[in-house]
Amino acid sequence: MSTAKQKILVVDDEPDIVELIAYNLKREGYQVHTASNGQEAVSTAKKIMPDLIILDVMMPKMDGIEACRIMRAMPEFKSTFMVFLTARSEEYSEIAGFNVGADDYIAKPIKPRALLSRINAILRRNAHSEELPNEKLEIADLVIDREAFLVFKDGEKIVLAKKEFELLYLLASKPGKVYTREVILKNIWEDSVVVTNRTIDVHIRKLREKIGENYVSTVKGVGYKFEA
Amino acid sequence: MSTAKQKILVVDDEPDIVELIAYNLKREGYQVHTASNGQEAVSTAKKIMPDLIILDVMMPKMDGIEACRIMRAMPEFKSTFMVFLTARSEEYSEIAGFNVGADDYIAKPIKPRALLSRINAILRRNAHSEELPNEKLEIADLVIDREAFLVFKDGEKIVLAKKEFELLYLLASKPGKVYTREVILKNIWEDSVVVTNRTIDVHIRKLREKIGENYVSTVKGVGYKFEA
DNA sequence: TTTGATATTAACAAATTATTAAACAGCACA
DNA sequence: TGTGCTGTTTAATAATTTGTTAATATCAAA
Repeated sequence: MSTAKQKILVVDDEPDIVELIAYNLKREGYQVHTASNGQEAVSTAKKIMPDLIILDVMMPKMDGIEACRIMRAMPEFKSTFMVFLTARSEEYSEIAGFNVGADDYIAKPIKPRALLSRINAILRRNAHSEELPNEKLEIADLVIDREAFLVFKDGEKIVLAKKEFELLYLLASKPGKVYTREVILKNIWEDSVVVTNRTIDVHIRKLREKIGENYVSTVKGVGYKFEA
Repeated sequence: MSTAKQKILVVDDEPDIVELIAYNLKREGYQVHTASNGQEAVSTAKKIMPDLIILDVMMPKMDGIEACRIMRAMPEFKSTFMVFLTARSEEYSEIAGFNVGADDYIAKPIKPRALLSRINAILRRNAHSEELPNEKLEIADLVIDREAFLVFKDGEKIVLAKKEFELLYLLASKPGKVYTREVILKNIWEDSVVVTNRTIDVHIRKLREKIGENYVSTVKGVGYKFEA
């Protein structure tokens, strides 16, 4: 197992609960981050890339279910664990019905012992895969290594800027699929940031400049796609 | 996210509210249609078959509840989502008491963020096909891949322009069914855009030019249909 | 044959993306 | 605290594709 502390993002609008959970998780040796609503959760998660996210269901601005859905739709959170915090009154089945890709549910009121054993179990399950060779995306003659933030084109290293990388990673995560500008914006930019549509073009151009012209193709009026 | 725009019909007699909602939904990537009373709502809905209908409760001619009842009674709207717009003064429970088959309620005054998160949640619940292995339409010797925005004719790739593709996709989504010009316009063009009838002919022609003459047939005086 | 359609074509208009250069922001480092 | 990077965004313009119109030809049914 890697010695790096595993990161957990705790999201709840009640500071007391956040603190309670954070305290216990830290004592257990995890690196804990917090957010107080769904929006914040999404933007923080993008930054720190936690191994696990604990989401309260009911929150202002954006509830946990919505936040979960949004993140699940982003390729980089494909394998991030997400756990819901539910008040007793909210039936599990009801939540589960949203079918949003949660990995577990934890009932309030929080019982620290139970919480820890649950979290430990989930992350241990995961710990094995940490040992596995670094998840790389190999496609056409490119190797896209998210962990190292590098791209190799038949063995030759290509250094991309962050946005360029994210763009490539997104498109390449489902080759052939056309990504609209809207979707691209939602995935790569913070919700709050508003940028011109032209901004995407420019990044596409720089990306093409670096990796070559034969990977990203334009579908006029629709968007861009990865296509070898 | 599936690239097929989901269709939403917004029904309210106050143009300002319709505009506010339509603006926000469009920005979010939905295809928006409007109507200003229940009667109009029912007839428009039949034409465009929206994925979701937002109905104001209080309207002239036919109120939202009545419209909802009527549509729910029609088999083709069995699984269409319907959401009511209610003024604060109207108690939810009161509305709910009508038990008419609504999926949600949204309170006025409209708060764009809340509205969007609600609508997104409802529609995404439905569209978990996103994760599924790319939904293709296979018909006759054509494969119509909406995600890649491509058509294959016995293995050979055919690139269509956006409108051509939409046209083919619409017709092929229900082979044999005749689509009137009116319905085609409502489905493929924005509500606001008005184009000549001849415009459709031209697109049909270009489509036939690219995929061949044996797929789209004309029903004179009525419209077009897909027929192998 | 007349009439009310649709088909066809080419010219034109509109919309979208590409390209370039320059402004701007953040950061590491002297 | 400035200075020079790197990376990001904007803005302006060019290039290209796509969409629309209009005019004419053709067709099919009454």
